[in-house]
Amino acid sequence: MKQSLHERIRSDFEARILSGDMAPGDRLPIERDLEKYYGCSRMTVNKALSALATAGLIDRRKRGGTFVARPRVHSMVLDVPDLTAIVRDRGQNYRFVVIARKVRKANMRIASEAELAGKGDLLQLDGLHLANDTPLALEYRLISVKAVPEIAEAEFGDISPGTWLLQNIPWTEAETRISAVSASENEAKLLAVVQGTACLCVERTTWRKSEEITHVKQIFLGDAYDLVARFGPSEPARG
Amino acid sequence: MKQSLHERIRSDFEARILSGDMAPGDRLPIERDLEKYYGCSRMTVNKALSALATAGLIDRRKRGGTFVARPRVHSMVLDVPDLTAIVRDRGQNYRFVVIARKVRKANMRIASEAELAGKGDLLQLDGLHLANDTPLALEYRLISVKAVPEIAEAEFGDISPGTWLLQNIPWTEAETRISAVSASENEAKLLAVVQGTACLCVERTTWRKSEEITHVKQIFLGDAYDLVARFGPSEPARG
DNA sequence: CAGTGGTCTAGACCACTGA
DNA sequence: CAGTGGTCTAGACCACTGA
Repeated sequence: MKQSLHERIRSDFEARILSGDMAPGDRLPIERDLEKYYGCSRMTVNKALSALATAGLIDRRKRGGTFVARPRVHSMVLDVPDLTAIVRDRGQNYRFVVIARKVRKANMRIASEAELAGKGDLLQLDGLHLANDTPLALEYRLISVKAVPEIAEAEFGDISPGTWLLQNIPWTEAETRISAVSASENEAKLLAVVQGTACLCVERTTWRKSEEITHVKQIFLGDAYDLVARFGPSEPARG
Repeated sequence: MKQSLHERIRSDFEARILSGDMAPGDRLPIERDLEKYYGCSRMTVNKALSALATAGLIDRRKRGGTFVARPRVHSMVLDVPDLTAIVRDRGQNYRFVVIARKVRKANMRIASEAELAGKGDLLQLDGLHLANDTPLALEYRLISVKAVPEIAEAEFGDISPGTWLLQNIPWTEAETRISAVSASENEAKLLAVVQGTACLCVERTTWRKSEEITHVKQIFLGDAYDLVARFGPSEPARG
């Protein structure tokens, strides 16, 4: 596979920066010099350096020039589990058992419920994720009926509500909070473990253009599931 | 602030895709039509659409055309804690106490150690992160001396080894694994909690160009620390 | 005020791939 | 083989900002 010229220029500098040959703060040549060096037009140089700037490897300032960036804030890409897909990838049978399903008004004294549904209805949908009929995670979900009217007719069992939403509702923003909790008496019973077992708690709120769609709290068995995140600074966060 | 034309084209389609006006699989006009529509050159259209493709919102195929992408794999950006910075942002005093620091050979029977250091030396650096002298997290770290010879002279206390590495060593890839564990007897003692308390376990391996730099395992108090990830599909994963 | 990057043009040829 | 995106050119003017 032939490499294009802007890719070559990009990878030249990427290699020098990552190897430490060029250190943070070091100045890169100006575009007009690089265009002579590579024997190409300035647009080609610009495309290469713009990509490096987007990737966070360099900082560019008008009049000031181009510099190797300070090591990045460490953000990384987290592959959030699509439980249905993951369980099936393992070759196991996935099943979702609904524990509670009811449409009700938001409890206005609970800030998160009030924010999600306002004066409209919300669908409460609690359930258990099973892999080969063994409990994997417990889920408490609230969905804004106004934002997702189609949810009323949806059936779960083969797929989880999360997977259903993913496949049907475009979303623009999400916030995930991860912590560790001890299983309560009731949670322990549902998950078939002893009370107090360390579990991973994942809470996520999802928006579509500032309208809140859903809020979910999932309790995973600590040893049954690991969240894995991978990161390489040169690749944007896409799958 | 004036918006450039390629930004406008980009945000036009971004809005239509995110609002659901254009659904996954829908075809976008070809570049030569868009250039007429916007009254600009093809390069400008191309810059806008290339950015959308990099962001994962559209798929482009030669001869085939440009299409709205299927909803993304849900990956999100995780802000990995730089403990030193986070504790200070809270207005608390950060301190790192070294529990063990020794240079030794890798135990070749432990795969992760063998991979990290091979036949070279590794620095074992265990310690406790304190906020206002209260334990926050316990850390077990191994560093390849060959990859980071400067580590030998580094002093910790005001900053954590993780922060030191971040500020001094460029890295290209990292893998993070998050799970829930119960504090062991020794861990509980160091963290000043009762044995069995649910803790968040973060394990991370960091590479620079396929050379492994460091492996760390951190045990956080479950209620003392939450990992938060945010995601908006239009912004690449940079901070 | 001058050096630098940001953007844009109006073309061109090529590479891929699906009809 | 023809339609589409990928890349590239050789310019141009502008916006910002630091010397």
